[in-house]
Amino acid sequence: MSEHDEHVRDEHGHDEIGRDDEAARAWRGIRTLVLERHDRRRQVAAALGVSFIRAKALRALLAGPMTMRELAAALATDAPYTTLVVDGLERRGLVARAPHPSDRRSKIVAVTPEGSQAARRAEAILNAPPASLLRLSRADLATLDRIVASLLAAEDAEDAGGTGSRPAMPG
Amino acid sequence: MSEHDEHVRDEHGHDEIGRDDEAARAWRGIRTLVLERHDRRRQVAAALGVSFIRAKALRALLAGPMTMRELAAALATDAPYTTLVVDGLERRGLVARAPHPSDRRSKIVAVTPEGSQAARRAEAILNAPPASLLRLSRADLATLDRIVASLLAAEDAEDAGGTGSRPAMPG
DNA sequence: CGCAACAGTTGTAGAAGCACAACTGTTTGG
DNA sequence: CCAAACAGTTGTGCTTCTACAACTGTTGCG
Repeated sequence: MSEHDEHVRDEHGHDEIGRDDEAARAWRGIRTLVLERHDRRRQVAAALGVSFIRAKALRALLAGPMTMRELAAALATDAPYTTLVVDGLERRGLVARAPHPSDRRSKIVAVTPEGSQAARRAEAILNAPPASLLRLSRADLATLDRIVASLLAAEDAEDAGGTGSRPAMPG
Repeated sequence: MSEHDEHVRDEHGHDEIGRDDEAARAWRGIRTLVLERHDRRRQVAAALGVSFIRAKALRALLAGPMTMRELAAALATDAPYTTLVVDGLERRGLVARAPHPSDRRSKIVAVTPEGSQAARRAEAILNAPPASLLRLSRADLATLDRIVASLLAAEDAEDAGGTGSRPAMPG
């Protein structure tokens, strides 16, 4: 927001030249990498033969069966649309609905063996690191890994007192 | 793809334990940060009052006026849809179409002052680094900045012999 | 000139995503 | 027991995104 924070805006006496610039540039670069250079949503949808949100649902279910409501939360959508999503997956034999053992209102959605395979294929496509990342020096790769992990950890700690539920899956 | 590359798969005698794992974890983390933790597409669309692709068009035009065809390429869409996108932006007074000085087939699309402001607002939202990034140590931030820049540079070098045109704007 | 290629527009169509109301069946708590 | 709350479904409607065909006007080239 500030216009000219080029120099020594600092309460601890350290030199803070360009700190915000560095952060902004790094963040912009990271966004470019993910959104511009390696956006694989179409690839995933094409590979699985389902819409991207269905692939996302499939991946969410890879961690284990869940109720429709939980799935809706995982997909950040509402219950009616979740029904449609699961309908499509069920029609293709990738998931199956089963009655909840102790609550007959609920249904448990679980991946079928084919669904599991499809989900893993999606994961493989999405999580395959770009070639540029694999070509990084050992030291840089380790450092990057450490820093990214620390960022995620810091954000997990941020919402202290929260419910503690934080999905670890990128969409 | 390989199942058990946990140990010493290496042609130079160095220890390569978990190198691929590290890369995969780092990449997954990066994707989580961008797509899961800090997906601001809705914010941008809401802030500007236009659909996200129109915000993207606006930002593309911030670099300078261009023809419809060039804009279509920048948005990775086709000409007819680009017409619709620009129609919407023009109706809101955010861009203006002008005749091409030397080719009467073409039209030059340029942001209006309001459009420029809106585009900058979008950039501000999208490029604002997450708090966790700003809280990184000075050394880590500098390192991250350097590594990210090197990744982008490596990818630019990857397509050697290409046209040299590589958009630097994340969508 | 005359024709192919081009830029942009219009029209059409469909998939995808998303939200809201209304409904059924089930559970829970007073 | 009974009303409220809940899980899931159905139906409806809208926006967005995308693709393709067809058309107008313009340009470039042989």
